[in-house]
Amino acid sequence: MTRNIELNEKMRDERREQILSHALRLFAARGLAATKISDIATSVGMSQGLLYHYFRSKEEIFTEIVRGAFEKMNAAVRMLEELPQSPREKIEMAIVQLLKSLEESEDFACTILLNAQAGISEATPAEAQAIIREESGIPYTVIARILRAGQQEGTIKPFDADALAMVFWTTIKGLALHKAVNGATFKAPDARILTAMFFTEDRLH
Amino acid sequence: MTRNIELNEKMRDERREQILSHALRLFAARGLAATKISDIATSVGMSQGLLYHYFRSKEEIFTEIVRGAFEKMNAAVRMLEELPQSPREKIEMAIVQLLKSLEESEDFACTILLNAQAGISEATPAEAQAIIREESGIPYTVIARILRAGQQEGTIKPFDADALAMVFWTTIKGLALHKAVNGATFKAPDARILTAMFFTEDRLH
DNA sequence: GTCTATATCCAGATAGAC
DNA sequence: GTCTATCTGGATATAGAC
Repeated sequence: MTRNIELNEKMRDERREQILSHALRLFAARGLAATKISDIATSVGMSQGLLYHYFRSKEEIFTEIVRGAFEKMNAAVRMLEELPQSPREKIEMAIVQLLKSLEESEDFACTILLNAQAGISEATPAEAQAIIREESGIPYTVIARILRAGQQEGTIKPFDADALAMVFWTTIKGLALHKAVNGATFKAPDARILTAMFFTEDRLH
Repeated sequence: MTRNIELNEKMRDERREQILSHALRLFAARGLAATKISDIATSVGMSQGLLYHYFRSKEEIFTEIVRGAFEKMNAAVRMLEELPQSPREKIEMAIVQLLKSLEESEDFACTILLNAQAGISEATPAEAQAIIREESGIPYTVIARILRAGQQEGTIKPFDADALAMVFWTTIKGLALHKAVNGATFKAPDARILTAMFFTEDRLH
């Protein structure tokens, strides 16, 4: 009995994930307002009406995606901070990993893009705006903290750490944007181009 | 007689510019689809119907803005290339100037953002897409050309020039994005953080 | 759970008076 | 040139059959 309920819930969750995944691509490619609920349904391969068995509204879908994106991103940067490596190595790892994800994962670029759009647009649903207000600062403060530790060490340049952290993330977002425009052609730049902004010496190792 | 016609046309053009200016802010803040024609009319302070005496459709307004943005941007980079300065100085000037514009001019950030959005979104009007297809590569190729000249000189790092040019522009776009989100709080980073990606030596002068 | 059909609403665009 | 009133289409969301 309980088995069946659990199984049903699992299948329901999987279906929801499937919808969210398709919606992510569409929202990233066209924005919230320009994406029709029928587009999402068609993309998933279900009828328009059926979507409403899984989500109350288009806004709810959008908000769920934003929520999930911040959860993952914030978990990742927190894990980065906990690592045993030196601050400088952490920054290097982060840049290398972000560039790799950007190049390899379609979803990753879409996610960054969607969050950027959501942060900008006044048309973003109120609940998503609340999430953004609370969560979007975390990656910046974590990276700034790591950079400051690196400055203590002498391996990170002595510019304002908040400014460096801002440049760190805006550069990644800018690249995500570029990938969104140039699609398949996109090739991530050499990580050393970016690390030069932060490291006191040029070499990677 | 001719006087009056000219005067009328001038007034008409000014009114059009006024509409475009208000529309730019709204499009940048909410995207094309989420911006209502009535929003633009209200912002300008005219009736909805009257807008249609100046533009055929919302898409036409959007396309005009995109056209103007590329004209200005491409004229600017071409002028930059013509300057008598050394490649390295040109890059430095460009970065300093772009950061300054970003910080001081609301319109500049909006324009960059709008073009980025327009480039991404499949919902962008066909005519605007055509402009983007033809014009958007120019700033990249011009900067790449300057960077290559600098590499000959030995003042620019020997990474792939196209990759460097991509990073150049994506960084600027990323910052424009950040300004759009953080609005009034935005403070441009120290130019030397960015020049470090390109210059073989660290110092500015 | 899934579909088709439909009610409802809202935004873009037009018409016509002043 | 400018407004108000209106037509029209299309998208969200719901209802109801299977």
